[in-house]
Amino acid sequence: MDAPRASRRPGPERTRTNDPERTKAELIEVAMAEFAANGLTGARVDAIAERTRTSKRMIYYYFGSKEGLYLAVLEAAYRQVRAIEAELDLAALDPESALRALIDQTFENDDAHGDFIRLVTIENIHRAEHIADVPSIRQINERVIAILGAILERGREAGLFRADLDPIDVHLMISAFCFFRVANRHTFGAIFDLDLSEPARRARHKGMIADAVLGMLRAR
Amino acid sequence: MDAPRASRRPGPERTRTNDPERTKAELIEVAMAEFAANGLTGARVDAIAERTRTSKRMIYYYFGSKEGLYLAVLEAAYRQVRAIEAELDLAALDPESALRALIDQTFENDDAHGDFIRLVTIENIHRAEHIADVPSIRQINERVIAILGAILERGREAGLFRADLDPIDVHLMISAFCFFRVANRHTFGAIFDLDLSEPARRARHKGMIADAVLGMLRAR
Amino acid sequence: MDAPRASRRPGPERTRTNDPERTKAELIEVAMAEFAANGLTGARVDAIAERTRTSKRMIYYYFGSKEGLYLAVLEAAYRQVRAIEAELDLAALDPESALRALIDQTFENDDAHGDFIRLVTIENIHRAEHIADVPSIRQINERVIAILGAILERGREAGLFRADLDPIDVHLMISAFCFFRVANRHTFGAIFDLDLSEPARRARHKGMIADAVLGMLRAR
Amino acid sequence: MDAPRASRRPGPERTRTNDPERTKAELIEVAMAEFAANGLTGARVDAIAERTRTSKRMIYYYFGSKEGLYLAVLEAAYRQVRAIEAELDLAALDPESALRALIDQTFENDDAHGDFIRLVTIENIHRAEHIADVPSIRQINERVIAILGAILERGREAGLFRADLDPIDVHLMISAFCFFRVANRHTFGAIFDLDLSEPARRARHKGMIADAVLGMLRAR
DNA sequence: CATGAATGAGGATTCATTCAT
DNA sequence: AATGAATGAATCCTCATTCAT
Repeated sequence: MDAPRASRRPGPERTRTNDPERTKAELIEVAMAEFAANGLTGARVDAIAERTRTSKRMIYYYFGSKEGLYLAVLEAAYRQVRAIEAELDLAALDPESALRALIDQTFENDDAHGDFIRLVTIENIHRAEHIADVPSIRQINERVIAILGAILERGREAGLFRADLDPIDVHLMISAFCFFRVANRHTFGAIFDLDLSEPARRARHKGMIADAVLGMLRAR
Repeated sequence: MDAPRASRRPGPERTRTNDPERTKAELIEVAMAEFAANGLTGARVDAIAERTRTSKRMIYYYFGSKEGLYLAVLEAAYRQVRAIEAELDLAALDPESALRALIDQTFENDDAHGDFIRLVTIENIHRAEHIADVPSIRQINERVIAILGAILERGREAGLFRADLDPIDVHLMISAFCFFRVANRHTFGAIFDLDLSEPARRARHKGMIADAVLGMLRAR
Repeated sequence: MDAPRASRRPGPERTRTNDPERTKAELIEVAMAEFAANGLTGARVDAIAERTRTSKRMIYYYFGSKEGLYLAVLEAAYRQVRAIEAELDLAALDPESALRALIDQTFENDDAHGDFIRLVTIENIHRAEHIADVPSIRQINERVIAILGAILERGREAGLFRADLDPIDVHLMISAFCFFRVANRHTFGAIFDLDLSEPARRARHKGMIADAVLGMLRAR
Repeated sequence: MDAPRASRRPGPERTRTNDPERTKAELIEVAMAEFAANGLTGARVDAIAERTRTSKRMIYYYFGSKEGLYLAVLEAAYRQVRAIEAELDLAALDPESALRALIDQTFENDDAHGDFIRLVTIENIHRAEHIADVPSIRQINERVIAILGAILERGREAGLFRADLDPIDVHLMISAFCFFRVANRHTFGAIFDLDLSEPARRARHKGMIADAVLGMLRAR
């Protein structure tokens, strides 16, 4: 719904910025919340514009279409996650500790970025049709695989880990748990009448996934 | 689309059935595919009606609204999953074998019911707002927890498993992996350029989740 | 611009017809005027709907799009022209009189159907992209060529007409004059400060085209 | 399109010219193609700017509005046609040859200036509302009428031509044929499944219009 | 039980144009 | 002389839903 012409609704003032980067950033930020909340189809261009200092028109000026904006949001979301993930020196740790640290980080990262998790979920509803257009996404994930591969290699050399596991498969297991906890918390919570974000349970879960992965790696 | 434009579309004949149950069942079947494919917001009432022997009007006649139809679809989807999961006598097996059998079944079940997985994903996008209205869902899950709880209890008594794990948490881990494999196969596949349903990988994954859960249960 | 919600603008009452043919016919009639007046791009869907007993929504219900409506208009326009052109018994006349009668009819037809002339002009601006989808158009024109061909044949046998002219080319000449007089009356009138529809000039023109065509046919 | 989205499009460099005449000329050239291709309503200011070394802003800077640019285009188009038509010494020829030469020139001129023909067509769609503002147009046409009038006069004095025909009407006939051939080639071609620009047919047509006009003038 | 016709309210997108420098 | 940023007002179109029989 568009604003009634005369009244000024509460929200950001509508002052001309003449600062394209700022305008774009603001649109992306607001759009990320809207897309994460309602999906690509459910998101409303009007709703996004309304919460912005700019107008709906600027979405088309800068992003060409609702889908273009969604793409920009997807990329921005990945960039944010990557920014946090950046620093972590695992080479100094023994393989088990390094793996625990990596799992810990994935767990915390997914837990902290609910919007990102929702966007990935939405992408899966759309069969990952858009993610191919966001090249940075592959980079960050390749980095994770490289790090994880190095840890597994060191562990294997030390006779601690099995040799027959692909780092991508191990990453799948870690991701699955950390992601599901956040992505499915609504249905899981409703079905079992519990809150997955409750601190005690959260702490237990963090231990579980580490134990499971290490348990799996030690097997055989 | 909506109109009487296309003269005669190939597809189901539009003949009067006079069999309400059959009409409803057909609507639910078609709607399940549409909702699973496009989400609750993305699904089109017109698209559903078009692929049916009946008209759009019948959706409102039988289900009252798009949301009513979605609810019926959710319930039907759960009923289908439950139908298959039904028989499985785990009491005769030792705890480890029983657990492996249960995991195996979850894995196969999720793998076989992509539409159901997608519907659950969609429910999470909508914060599980509708799942509460489908009582049968709790029942089936409570049953799984009861079965899993019994296995864990037996394993603990036999000194095989740790005692400090809630069956719901163990179920979470199993579900997470089996669900994620299917639900996130598009983004995961796109990012790592692989096909998660490829038989060799699929077999490996089934072994991994069993190893991981058992590894975790043995820990400490 | 859409109607202000509360006030009732003068125009057709908005009563539910439940008579699809009537509704469609009314839309086509109003749309023909709008398209002829403003072209395909210049025509406004809102403007069409406003002058109708129905709403804009029905345009999409029955014709799918603005372009679909335009197509229907094109077909209807041709049908109207054909309806009038129908009866004319030229076989009874000698070749010269028959040709004069045919020219007379084309002249009067084009003169009487300004909207049709404009629609054809518009089609040419759009490179006849839509006319291919209106099969009836070819039929009517083939009929004209058949009639004209028969006259030329009779004239040739009687030693009155040249033998080296294609009926399509003769038709082109007749059409060109009769069409141009109407289609270009605005620029021609503005440039030479005259009114091409003025009765005396109109009568002169009708004679001229007949004289010219017959003069051409007698040549050599 | 409107936006700074596409990084670097192939096409004219966007370098500051500091040569207003050149900038204006380039805008007019590109605009002529766009208006001729899509009509006044169908032409897009953005599309014009995009194909130019300058920006959209310059259109408003130099021409004030889309319509102002269109006017400039109309005038430029007429100037181009006039430039070619200029030299032709008909006084030295006998009346028939002179008339044939004049017809030949009109035929070739219209054939060579498709964009101009389309602009005139477009003007007629807009009821010649703008052509009045282009004074040079009347001049050029008055000159044609003067030349044609002189030929007819000479022919009449020589007892070759009828005396009862207004040069404007004769001009109408010549124009009608030469113009229609080009302006309506799309619909005519589509309806009769032929190409009006095909050389053999083209040559025939040129002969036909001369024969027809001379035939008409000899009549009585 | 069934249905073809009809629709209000919104939804994405586009257009020519102006502002501020 | 020139421009990048910004925009109000349309404009085409879609969606879930109801009416009348």
